Amino acid sequence: MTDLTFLRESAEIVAPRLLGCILERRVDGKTLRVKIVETEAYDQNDAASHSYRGRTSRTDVMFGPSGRLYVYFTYGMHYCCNVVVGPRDYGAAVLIRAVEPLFGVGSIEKRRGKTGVEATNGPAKLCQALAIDKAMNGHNLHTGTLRLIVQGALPSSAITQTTRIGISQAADIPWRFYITGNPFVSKR
DNA sequence: AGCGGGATTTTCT
DNA sequence: GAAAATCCCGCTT
Repeated sequence: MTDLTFLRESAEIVAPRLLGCILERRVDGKTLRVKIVETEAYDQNDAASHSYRGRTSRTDVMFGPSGRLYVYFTYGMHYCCNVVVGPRDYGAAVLIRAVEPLFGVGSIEKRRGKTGVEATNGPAKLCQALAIDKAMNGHNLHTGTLRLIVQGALPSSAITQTTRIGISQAADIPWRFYITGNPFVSKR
């Protein structure tokens, strides 16, 4: 069991810290492994966050213990996934916006029907690539078919920090982080 | 390469 | 009833 206690820190601290970490997924008898290359922080005091309007059936997982997966459905057809962070009863999470496939690339591209960066360079794309849907909401990332494997923190010189994508509220807060120059980042 | 529109349904006002 | 932490396709430069 890997040590995920750092996930109790605030979202804006954890978001850059998750860059370079590994997600390992077991599905259809195969093991997939990807590297996180782009993240965004969401906090309950942040108007762009689903948790801003309080604890609801949808946001319940965000207010639970850190180290769980928060999966939401949007635009009538897409799933996006977050790592729940912060203390229990505090609604915060880090959106995984893009990943770089390391192992099981063929399986990932087949599930997506796309190849290369198009397979995983977006939050809904990577969920489809890793077969993540509502059934995975609340999943404990320490164990089971989807695990978070911590890697050493990247130097800040390797990370670009900028504003988040696709939001209208609090659009000026620079809580998007990505690995500078990585081709799987969703937008430059 | 960049823009515009359509898809499609959950969630909250 | 409107908006939504998006993606894909087709059309224009």
